[in-house]
Amino acid sequence: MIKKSVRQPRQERSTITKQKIIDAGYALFSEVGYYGTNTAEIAKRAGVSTGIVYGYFSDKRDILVCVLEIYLKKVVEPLFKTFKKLTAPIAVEDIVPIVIDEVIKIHKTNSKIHEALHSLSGSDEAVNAKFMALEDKLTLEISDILISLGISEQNINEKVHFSMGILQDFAHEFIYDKHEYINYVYMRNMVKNTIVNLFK
Amino acid sequence: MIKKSVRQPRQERSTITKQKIIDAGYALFSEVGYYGTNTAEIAKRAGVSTGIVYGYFSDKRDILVCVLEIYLKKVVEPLFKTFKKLTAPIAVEDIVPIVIDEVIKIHKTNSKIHEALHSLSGSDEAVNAKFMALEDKLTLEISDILISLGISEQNINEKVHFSMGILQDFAHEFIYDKHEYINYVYMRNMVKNTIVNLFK
Amino acid sequence: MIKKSVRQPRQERSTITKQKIIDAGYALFSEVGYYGTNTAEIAKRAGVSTGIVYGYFSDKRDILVCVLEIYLKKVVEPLFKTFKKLTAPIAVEDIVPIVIDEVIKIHKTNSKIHEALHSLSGSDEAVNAKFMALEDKLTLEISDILISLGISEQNINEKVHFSMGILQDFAHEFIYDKHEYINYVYMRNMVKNTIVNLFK
Amino acid sequence: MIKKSVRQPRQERSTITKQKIIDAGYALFSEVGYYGTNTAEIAKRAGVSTGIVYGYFSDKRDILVCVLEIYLKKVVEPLFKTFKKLTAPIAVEDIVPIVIDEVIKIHKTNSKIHEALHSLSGSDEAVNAKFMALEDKLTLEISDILISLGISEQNINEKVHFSMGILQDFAHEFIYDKHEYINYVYMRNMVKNTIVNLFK
DNA sequence: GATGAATGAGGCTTCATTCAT
DNA sequence: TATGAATGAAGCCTCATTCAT
Repeated sequence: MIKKSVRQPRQERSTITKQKIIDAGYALFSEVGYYGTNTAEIAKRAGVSTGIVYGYFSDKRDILVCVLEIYLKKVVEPLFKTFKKLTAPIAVEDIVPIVIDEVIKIHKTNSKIHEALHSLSGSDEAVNAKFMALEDKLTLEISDILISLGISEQNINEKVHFSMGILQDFAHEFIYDKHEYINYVYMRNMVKNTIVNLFK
Repeated sequence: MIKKSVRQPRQERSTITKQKIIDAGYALFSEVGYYGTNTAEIAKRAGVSTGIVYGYFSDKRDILVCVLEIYLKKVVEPLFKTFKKLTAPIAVEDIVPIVIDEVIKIHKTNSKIHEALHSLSGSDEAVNAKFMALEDKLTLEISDILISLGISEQNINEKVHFSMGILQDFAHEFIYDKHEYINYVYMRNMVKNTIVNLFK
Repeated sequence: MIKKSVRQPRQERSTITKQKIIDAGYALFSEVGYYGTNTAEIAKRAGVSTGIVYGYFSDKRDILVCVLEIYLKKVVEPLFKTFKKLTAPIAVEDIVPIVIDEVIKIHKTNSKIHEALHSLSGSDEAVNAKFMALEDKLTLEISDILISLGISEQNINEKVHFSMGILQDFAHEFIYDKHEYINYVYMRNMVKNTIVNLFK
Repeated sequence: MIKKSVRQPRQERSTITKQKIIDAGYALFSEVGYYGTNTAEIAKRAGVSTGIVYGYFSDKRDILVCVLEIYLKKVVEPLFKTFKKLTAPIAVEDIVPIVIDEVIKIHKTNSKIHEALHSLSGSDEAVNAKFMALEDKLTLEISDILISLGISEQNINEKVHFSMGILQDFAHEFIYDKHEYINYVYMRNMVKNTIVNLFK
């Protein structure tokens, strides 16, 4: 049998179509998850035929991987931008609130797709690897930036990693405002102080 | 339309059969996730026929819900037991390490099923509600216990909730030992100190 | 993912259903060939649902293989029966006409399925192997029988194999009566004499 | 409905393009059969776009028919050339070996495409008709040649036809050398003697 | 003429669920 | 209760063919 090759966009139209499919996948995976989405629906939402989807992607999972990559960029880039704007000397007290806001903002825009994609980590090795790589990249590069800004490099990886976990948890909870018995303003302060203390 | 009613096990044998199905579901959902498991396989693993599964459960999702309940019990009970053993006056420095170990232990036994079930929170409202209820129960009851043990009740919910998030994150990372650049012993200490400081 | 296992018929009904599917496949492959048949059509012709087809066969090709095996039996058995009836001493002149008739009879009943199956030899290794095995079996076993009946064993394999080729060709042509310029009665005689001469 | 007319190549370039497509079809049908080949792959192999294929051919089957015609020429022409070289008086003993070699040579170059095309005879009437016509042409014209060379015309068609069958079978077996228990040198001699005897 | 993107019907297969026994 | 055969809707993907450029 003949192996099929995925189209490498040559025409302008190609690029647009591929993007439309990715966008549709992004939207649908966000809304109803990977298993709640079928390829016909993706095509329909993208305004294309079912067949052409397989002109650009080898299979449904391939769409997922593309969506994942888009998502990862949406997370990584604004965060790094925030850090790269900083100049020495820095005051941790001032930076942490900025980062908290940034993380919340990122979560606000992407929480649904994050859940949809992250939930596949357990069953899809490639997805898992990409999430791992994201964590690694964030931890190590932010650590580097902080060191270059004069923060002590003592166990910096652990501190950054730990902080990231806290921030993510908080952002998630904050935007869903899940528990009525939680005062999120107070909690935000708790998060801030905890992180600030780590880097003192 | 006549609604089919799901069997209420009255006999001993019935209860055993139902339990076997739940166990099989538990095992398979852990191993390959909800979408990677089909009902025929559950029946086979349970050593029963496919048909009888629908004698005990209204549908596949119903098995999921039962598995979820089992899981929740497995998480809640040992944790409460740990806390209920405590007697006033307590020294936070002594208790936190115990709780850390307990949470790690729970995670070790249940991490796969946790992932499998939790990943459905985004797409299944009932699952999501149960996870929420778990968090609520844990937060509020542990807060009560701590208050009864003499811990200041000032923002206790936030403190407990925040601590739980940290503990979960850490336990997850710890058992997977995911990142080579992380010194988990150091991190464990960081977790401990952070939590201890909250309650001082 | 869980691997699917093909049903091993346990109930009476099972065996019947499986047979119905094989029969339907046999009929359809005969009529419109393997590629002209789809699984839905097989199921319909068998009077069963599409799904159950995959309860008995791993895929469409698996049906083909079963049909092939049935076909091979239909060819081999009557031919061997014919030879096994013979008792020494034999007169080649008397036997060849009998065999010619037998081969024609077999062809008459099976020519369409033979074409359908044989045409896949070129693209399906398993099918090819089975046809090869058929040829081998026929050649070697018939040779043995003939030797036991007193025929000289000098180059018996080549003689039998060559004769079989001639017989097949002739039977095929004879039943289709393809060419008006051919006198098939005369040709039949030519075939007979040719074979008789080989074994003299 | 307006019927689309297939391009009639008038320009040199057109002819070349059409030929490239036929060649690609020829190659692919040989390698993976008609059903294992798709038009996109034919176009790719031919170095043209998928669309233009339908400028030269009405559909995929049309390519097949063209390939078939090429094939038939490749078979017929060298065989006739061989016969046309002969001059009276001829000695059958001398000619048969030459023809055997010629048929083997033709088979060697074309066996794969032969299988691929011939396997469609059963399901495609036009293909079947062309193969029939080939047989007719070969039988009748070779018969004529032989008569003109002084061979007795008694049942000449049957003799030629029968011989052709034998030759084809043998050539096929010979080039694949399929059965280890067959001495192909001996068999070749058997084929030769059988045919020679027919014409004596 | 030529390109290659796009179409969409149709094929194969899975699986939650029901039914006859 | 229990069995496991049966159902059929629905999902993924292919590919001959058409169309916009």
